[in-house]
Amino acid sequence: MTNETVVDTTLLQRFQAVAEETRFRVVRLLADGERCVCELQEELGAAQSRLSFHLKKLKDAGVVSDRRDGRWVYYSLVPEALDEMRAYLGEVRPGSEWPGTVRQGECC
Amino acid sequence: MTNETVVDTTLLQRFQAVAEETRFRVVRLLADGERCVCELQEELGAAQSRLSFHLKKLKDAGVVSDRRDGRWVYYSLVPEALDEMRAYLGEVRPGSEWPGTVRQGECC
DNA sequence: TTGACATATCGATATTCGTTGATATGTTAC
DNA sequence: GTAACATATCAACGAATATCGATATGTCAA
Repeated sequence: MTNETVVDTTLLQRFQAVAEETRFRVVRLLADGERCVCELQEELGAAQSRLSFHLKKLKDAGVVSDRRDGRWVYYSLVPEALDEMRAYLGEVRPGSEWPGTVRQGECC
Repeated sequence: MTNETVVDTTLLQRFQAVAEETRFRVVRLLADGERCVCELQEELGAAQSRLSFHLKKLKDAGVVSDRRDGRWVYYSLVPEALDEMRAYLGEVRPGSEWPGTVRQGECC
């Protein structure tokens, strides 16, 4: 209908999930392997309900997955999700320079 | 001072810059090569002041750079910034599985 | 089955972020 | 120099998001 480009909302949601400090740090920590919530709590110094809120955002975006083991819930990264994000940032690269196509003069 | 992990605020800022729909689409468009603001305006169907606001965010985060040519300002991606982001998402990967290290029982 | 613990959810509030319209700045053509 | 154009900035408002404290849910051990 409109002139506007279509957006991959799932991918955008993943970027939104990672682009917040607490969640950014969670992702970094999970890069070393899965952690239970209580471990993350300690390592981040974050209140329980706050961390739970952020883990939900990451999970909803498909960036992390969880598994319960008894009382504990362990979170880990979803490699495919991170691959997709890297692919997006990668498409976005060289060959992109248009070295000969710089238009002098007319534009709009 | 605290227990909290230190964060690369520059890198976080880059993720924040990309994690918004308008800016996400700008990055996608610039992947094909530089564009002047008026071209982006058309392609996105975005108001001038709005686009200018978002381009500033991207520029402050180091994700894009601009050059003026007469009346027009051309924006393009900064490959190194995208590389850094991909590196962050890449560190975050296999080997991360800890296949033998799943602790049954004790956690916290 | 009760109490302690780990985690999730919820409502209220606080904070951050994006949008809009108006105006300012800089550039070119007449 | 003045008008027209491209872009940037700003203040006011609204919308989206995060935080906090309280409470609910689920699991284990005694």
